[in-house]
Amino acid sequence: MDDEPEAVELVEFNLKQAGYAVTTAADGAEALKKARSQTPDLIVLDVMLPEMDGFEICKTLRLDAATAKVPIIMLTAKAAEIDRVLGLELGADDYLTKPFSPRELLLRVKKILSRFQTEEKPKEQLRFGDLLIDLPRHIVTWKNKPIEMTATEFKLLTVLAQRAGRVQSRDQLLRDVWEYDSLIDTRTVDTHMRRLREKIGAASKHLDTVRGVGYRFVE
Amino acid sequence: MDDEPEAVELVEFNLKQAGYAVTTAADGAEALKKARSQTPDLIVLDVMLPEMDGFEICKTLRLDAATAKVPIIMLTAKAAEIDRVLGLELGADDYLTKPFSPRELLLRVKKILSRFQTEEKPKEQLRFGDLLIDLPRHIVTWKNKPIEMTATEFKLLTVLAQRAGRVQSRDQLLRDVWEYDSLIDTRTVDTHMRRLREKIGAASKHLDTVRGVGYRFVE
DNA sequence: ACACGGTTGTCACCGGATTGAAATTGTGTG
DNA sequence: CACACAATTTCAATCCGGTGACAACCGTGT
Repeated sequence: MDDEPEAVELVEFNLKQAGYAVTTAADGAEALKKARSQTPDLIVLDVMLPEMDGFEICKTLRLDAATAKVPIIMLTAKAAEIDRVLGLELGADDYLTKPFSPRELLLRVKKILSRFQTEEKPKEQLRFGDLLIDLPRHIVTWKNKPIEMTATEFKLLTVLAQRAGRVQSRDQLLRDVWEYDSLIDTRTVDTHMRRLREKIGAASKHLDTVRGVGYRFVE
Repeated sequence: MDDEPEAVELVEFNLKQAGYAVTTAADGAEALKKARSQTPDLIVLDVMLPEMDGFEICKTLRLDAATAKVPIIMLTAKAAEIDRVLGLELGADDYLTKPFSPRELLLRVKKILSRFQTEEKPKEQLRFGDLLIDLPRHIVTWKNKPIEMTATEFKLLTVLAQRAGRVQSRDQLLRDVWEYDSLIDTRTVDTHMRRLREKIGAASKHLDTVRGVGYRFVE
């Protein structure tokens, strides 16, 4: 998606050479249409485009649920635009200032894709010593023996374990375990922590209380 | 981190000359250990190393959360290795083929660092010599040994450390540590400083009193 | 529809940790 | 030396998390 045909071809050739499937678009409208229908793994977007400029397209892509999470690399002519490009308003994932080498673009593409492949994919199993949390099966075992627990307790344990090491405030837990609303008393978290600790027995050594702050899962 | 002592020295000398703080390692194991404990801004890594080769080290660095995001420049003898070096499997950020000029290395270092510095994010860890403050984990360590402290003391230390070098008046501290109101006596800050100093022991050399003004964290 | 067992959110209470401030002692500075 | 300010000590008030009890709620099977 670029305004200079040769540049587009160059980029396309190099990415295909590297084994990626590439689709191109001649203008903003076409780009938006294709992005929405194909939901690509990554979008390379030039700021300078006929009709609709790259900033507009980026914003539009971010607003549409179908494309909101697709990483975007922006091609810009001016270094001064970098802040805006990476900022909250546009939220591109990376940028390149023109002129750039095809190798450089490839590097960025690889980096972004690997980041999203590793980070976006939530692990199916979490293991900490003898404690195993199986997300899809919704099962927790300690020394290979299953531990019965309620849905809320499972979610609480999971959220804590997924952020292992990081302290989670009661408010954060309410938001992430109970979802949004949080018209729930923050002390309720304590009660659930107690029940959770009771049930997982020895494994509760993983559940730290950080006084005045919140709770933390330690490995 | 290189296998030929003179080459290491040459690289070290040139980078230091350019104003960078440099740590070297004689072999892979040492490199991994230092990288993990110091989390440098950049790693220059030779492919040819005794014991563990540079590829292995690179992979290991990428797998450890503490070092996964540190940019790596690989030094390689063969141009044919470039693809592998920059590919997904290893994910180095740049490379140099030997022999290379010090000026060339400096150029790469500058380029990589400037690229990563623009992606400025609020620091999660503050390190001052042997003192490490880990914000998300809510943990303070001195020479890798954890220091117990209360939530208020942690906040006080954090605020001072984040404004390292600048004097903070008692009123400022009351505002930033205790939040808004501050119907609290300014003398109370003294008490908390005393408790903080007591707990962090030798690290209290970082906490200066500026008579008639306030307190200051010195590096 | 109804009763049942399990789950969930609140609450009140307790003991210990934390905290703020007053009183006292120490220290640097003009 | 006297003064102002900081360090230290001490202590009571408060805060905070763990706990047990309980009522509301929910899904299920009858």
